[in-house]
Order: sequence, then structure tokens, then C-alpha cells
Amino acid sequence: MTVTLADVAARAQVSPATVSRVLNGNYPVAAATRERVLRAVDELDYVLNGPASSLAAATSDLVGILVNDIADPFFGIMAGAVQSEIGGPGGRAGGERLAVVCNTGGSPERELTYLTLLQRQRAAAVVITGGAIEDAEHAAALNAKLQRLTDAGTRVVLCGRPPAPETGAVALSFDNRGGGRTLTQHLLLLGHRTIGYIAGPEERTTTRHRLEGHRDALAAAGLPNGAELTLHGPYDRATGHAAAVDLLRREPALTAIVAANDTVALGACAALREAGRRIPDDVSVAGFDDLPFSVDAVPALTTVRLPLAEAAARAGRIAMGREKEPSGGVATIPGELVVRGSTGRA
Amino acid sequence: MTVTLADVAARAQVSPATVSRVLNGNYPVAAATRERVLRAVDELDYVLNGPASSLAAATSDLVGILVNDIADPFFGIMAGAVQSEIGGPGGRAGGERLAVVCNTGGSPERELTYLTLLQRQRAAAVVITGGAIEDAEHAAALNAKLQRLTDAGTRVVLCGRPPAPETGAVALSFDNRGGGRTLTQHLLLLGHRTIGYIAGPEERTTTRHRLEGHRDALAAAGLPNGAELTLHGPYDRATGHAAAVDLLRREPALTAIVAANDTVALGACAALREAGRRIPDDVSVAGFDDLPFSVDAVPALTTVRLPLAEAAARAGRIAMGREKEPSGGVATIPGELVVRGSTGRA
DNA sequence: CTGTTAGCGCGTTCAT
DNA sequence: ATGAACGCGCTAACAG
Repeated sequence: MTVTLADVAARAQVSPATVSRVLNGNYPVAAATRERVLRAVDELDYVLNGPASSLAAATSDLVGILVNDIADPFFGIMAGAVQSEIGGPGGRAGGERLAVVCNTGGSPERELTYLTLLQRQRAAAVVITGGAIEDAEHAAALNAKLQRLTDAGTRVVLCGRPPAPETGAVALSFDNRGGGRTLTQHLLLLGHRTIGYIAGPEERTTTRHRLEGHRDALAAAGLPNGAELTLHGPYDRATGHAAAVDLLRREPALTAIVAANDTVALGACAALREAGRRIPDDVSVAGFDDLPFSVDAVPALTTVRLPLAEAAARAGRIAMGREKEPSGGVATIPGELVVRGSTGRA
Repeated sequence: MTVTLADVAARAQVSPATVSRVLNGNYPVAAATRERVLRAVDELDYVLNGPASSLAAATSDLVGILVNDIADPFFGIMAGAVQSEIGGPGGRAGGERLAVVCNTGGSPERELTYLTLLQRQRAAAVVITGGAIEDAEHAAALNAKLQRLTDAGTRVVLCGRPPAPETGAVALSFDNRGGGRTLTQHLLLLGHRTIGYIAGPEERTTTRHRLEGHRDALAAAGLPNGAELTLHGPYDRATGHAAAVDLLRREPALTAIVAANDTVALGACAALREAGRRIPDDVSVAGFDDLPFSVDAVPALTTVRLPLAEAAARAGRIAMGREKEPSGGVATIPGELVVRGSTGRA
């Protein structure tokens, strides 16, 4: 049979309440008593029943982390950073909180389903990473859900996505638009005029903002928005490869390609090499995010660095109430242009 | 106040028991009644209380996944694959199970702590990824913990680590030794005789097995084991970079470097380039794992492909009881040599 | 500082 | 096919 708190109490000759207090460390207990209790716990190999204590306390030690795809370093880095901040003192039962990582695959339905599941678990907090899906119906459903979560006392932090006004959720957004603008300005400065753009999936804030930044820069230079040299696709290598092939076919004279992110850029580089184009001599290539492998690309990738780990760590601390929210519940985190070998003069 | 099962029951004019049955779908309920109940659930925005049902049912919908570092694609890929298999029908309450990802950072203490935390949550299953730490004391403690988990009905699957005999845990191990041997054989065949080896951290099964395979191949060719050209370090880029610099200093005449994994290999490549050595003309480089970025390295990395996603998916299915265990509870998964541009004739 | 008393919300017998 | 009653194991008042 499974050993319970009462068993420990009996063995330590104290009341169940005292055992609970020792285990949670929330109330003062005499050192001698505590010692006796801990010994009993040890001797009986007792392990607290999480569901039971969550039920009684009406809160759990679970923290949800929503990601598109945990296998993608972009999300893996953020998930790891959040997790590193949710432990430590402050929680019940030793202060160890558990991270529930939910792969939404970018699906609105799964996003909502997971939030319901986390609500069911009475999660202490939820961190939602990555851009949002731009669909009015889904946005309404999502915001309603966020509202309900925050009403129930679950702290919600958005990391890398635009604010969700009136929901009680805190937002740490990346300045994707500014980053996109800076990147394209850099290329324009190098003399590029015919620039292909491999965008992310449509209907996503990240995609739209980065693209808008690109077009902002183009417009500021008096150039057309290059819509006919803009292709969309998932944030993966295959997209970059296929799109680069396509771009080369459409416009053999292009001198630069901007990719939605570093992974896509890597695919584009491969296609360029296969087509016999030298980087950056014939075609410059730029990415976004500055994922760890980007510095080791050959040539190293020019990109926009997003402080993923720092931002996610901050999101984790805010979710735990260990850092105060930004004023207005919203903060915009800038990206930083990192110029490396993959871009050069046109 | 939070709405409970009883509220739903009242609104649907049925007993709480009936609502429970509808929600869990485990007992027959008249279609009309079910309809009424579901409508009430919807109208009240009712969300099941997870802790309460876990307490009553003595089991939860949580599945633990232990990883060294979720930001490392090696682990991210496995975690994602496990998660993709733990949903679906079979569980309670809609069959959706939640993945609790635990970053151990390779620390034995954290490994044990997380297992206790998962035991506390009454996790339905636990998948432990990556190699084990070779320390008798820790191994004993770990095995005892695994034993207790399996005794309590938690299914435990080891993915990418050697079996833990007598614990009730199923093991899907990678043939790191065979992979290491094959890789070094490949280099020997290309005429390399002075080979540097950048191993992983000491005291880890993965490190030891890959290194043993390397030495097996060396021995079979009648060569010394090359201990003086073997360096240890964490599985990261910095290790690869620093070790390659060191190796070049110790043995300027070396013609090949084998790295503990692809990430380390990338760091070594960078150091080699900085030192003016061409790959593979001057020095061949090989990695291990075949992570996604390896094909895009320049030159593309020769490596040993491990079917991470497939193995982890299988681990997930076994953990859910949806696939039968391998005979004896142990399966060895082979790696596959992938020859690309980073290795050439000596 | 410690013991006593009530539930927390649900699943599951047993009846019907 | 449905209802009534009990208990899962623990925490949180309230006493003392």
C-alpha cells in the first residue's frame, strides 16, 4: 500500500498537520519535531501526493510553456530559460515547479486545447512563446481563454508575441519590425537593389512584422515593396531551399536574399551553393534570430540577434512573481543587427 | 467562485456521477443525457479539476521527460517526438496527456529530484533521455528510484541510455560503441593514422561508449589507442573549438579529428578554419548524431546518424502502452554512418 | 508551536 | 442507465 501523510505522522508521533507544515516549510515548527518528521519521511520513503495537495491548496506547482515546436532551437532555448527560472524558493513543497511543455505545432486549436488542459491542472503560470496567429475568431477565443486563466489566478506571460490587451497577460514582445527594417537597411547600404524575401507562414504576427520592417526600409529608400520577390513558407530549411531556387528562377539578377529566420537562411544558402552562386560575392544572404549554429555557417550568417534566453528568463521570473511586470504590462525587446560574412557589397 | 462538477450536474439535472461518466467516457450514458450534460458544461465554461480527478483516480495525465538540456536539438528532437505520441485516445478525460519536461543539466542530483517530483505528481509515465552518469552510488540511488516508480505503476522508458536491470524500466539504447567504431574505421580506410578525439564529459555512458568504439577500431588496425590525443569536455561548441586548438598544438601533423557530437565538431571546424587548415584537404572532421544543421555545415559533416525522433516516438508509444516492449525490455538501436564532405583522404 | 476539524472536487463502488 | 454515499490524501482555518 502507498504510504500517506498520516503514516508519517503516526511514526513521528505528531499530527498530520505538523507533517504538512514541515514538508511545506510555511509555518514554524520546532527543530526537534522537524527532525523527527524528516526522519520518519526518510524511513518510510514517503513522497507527497501532488494531486492531493494541489486539490487542498487549490493551486499546483505546474507551469505551462507553449511552444510551436520544441525541437526548434528558437523554442528550445526559450523553454530552457523559462524552466531555469521557475524553480527556487517561493513555491510550495521545496519550491520546485515543473514545466509542462506543450507543442502546438502552430495550430490554433491545439493552442486552445493546451490552455484548457493547463487550466484543468490549475497551473500556477503559463508562458506562451512565439508569434500569434492572425485570425480574428481565434484571437477572440484565445483572449477569452487568457482572461479566464488570469481570473483564476494563473499568471500568463507572452514571450515573443504581441500583447493581448484586456486579458491580464503580460507581454514581452520582440521588435521584429525594427529588426527587419535594420536588416534591410544594411543591405541597401551595401548597394543591393534587387532583394528576394523568404517570409514565414502567412497569418502570423512574426512573419508580418518582419516583412513590414523589410518593406519599411525599401519604401524609405524609394524602392518598390518587392512583393513579386516575396515567398511564404514554414520556418524550416526546406522552405529556404525551395524558395531560393524559385527566386533565382524568377529573378536571376537578384543580389541578396533575406530569410524569415536563420534556419530558412541556411536552406537558402544550400540552394545558392548548389546553383553555383558564391556567398556573398554573387548573392548576400541574411537570417533572423541568431541561433547558435549561425555563427558556424560558412560564411557566417548576418542576422538579427534576439535575446531569446534573456527574454524567456525574464518571462519566467515575471510568471513566478519574482520580477515586477513592465509598466503597462508590455515591454518591447529590441533585436540587434549582427553583421557577419554572408552579406557584402552588391 | 469556481464552477464544479456539482454545478454542471445541477444545471443538467443529473447526478454528479453521471457528469463524471460523460466527461470520462468510460461508462455508457444515454445519448440524450450526455447531450444535456455537454451543453451544461459548455454553458458554464466548466473545466475539470485535474488535481481532484487525479486524486480520486490515483493517476494523472502527466508524462515526465528527462533531458540534459532542452535547448540542445539532440534533446529537443527527442522531447518533441515523445510528446507527439503521448496524446491520442486511451487516457482519461479526452486522452490528452501533458509532457513535463525536466532539464537535469546532466546533474545526478537534479535527475533524482525530478524523478521524485514526477513520482509526487503520480506521473503516468516517465521517459529518460540521453546517457547515464557513471557513478556507482548514483546508479544505485537511481535504480532504486526507478524501481519505486515502476512499482507504483508509472511506466519508465529509457531512451538513448543503457538498460537499468531489475528496475522494470524498458530501455531503447543507441549503439554508440558501434557507431564510434564505424566512424573511425571510415577514417582509417581513408588513410588517416593520426587522429585527434574530442570526447564528451567523463563519467557518462555516451562518452565512454563512443570512445570505446573509436579505440576498438584503432586496435583492430593495430594502432595505439591515441590517449594522448583524446580530450574531454561538455557537448558544446566551445569545447570543440578549444580542443581543436589544443590538438593542433600538441600534434600539428594530425590529419583527422573525431568529435563527440556534431555541435562539438562545428566548434572544431571553426578553430581549424581560423588556423588556416582546410577541411577536409588538411584535416578531416567527423561528428556524431546527425543533427539537422550538420548537412548545412560547409563542408557538410560526416557523422553517425541516430534516429532520434523515431526512437523517442517509439519510447513514447511504449510508455503509453501502445506498443509492446522489446523482448527482455531492451532494444539496441544502431546508428548509421553518413559520409559527407568533411572527411577525405589523408 | 502543535492538534482537531472540515472540507477541496471528483471517481467509484453499491444500489436501483 | 442513473443516483447516493463514501473516501482519495492533503491543507487550512481555528483552537489551544
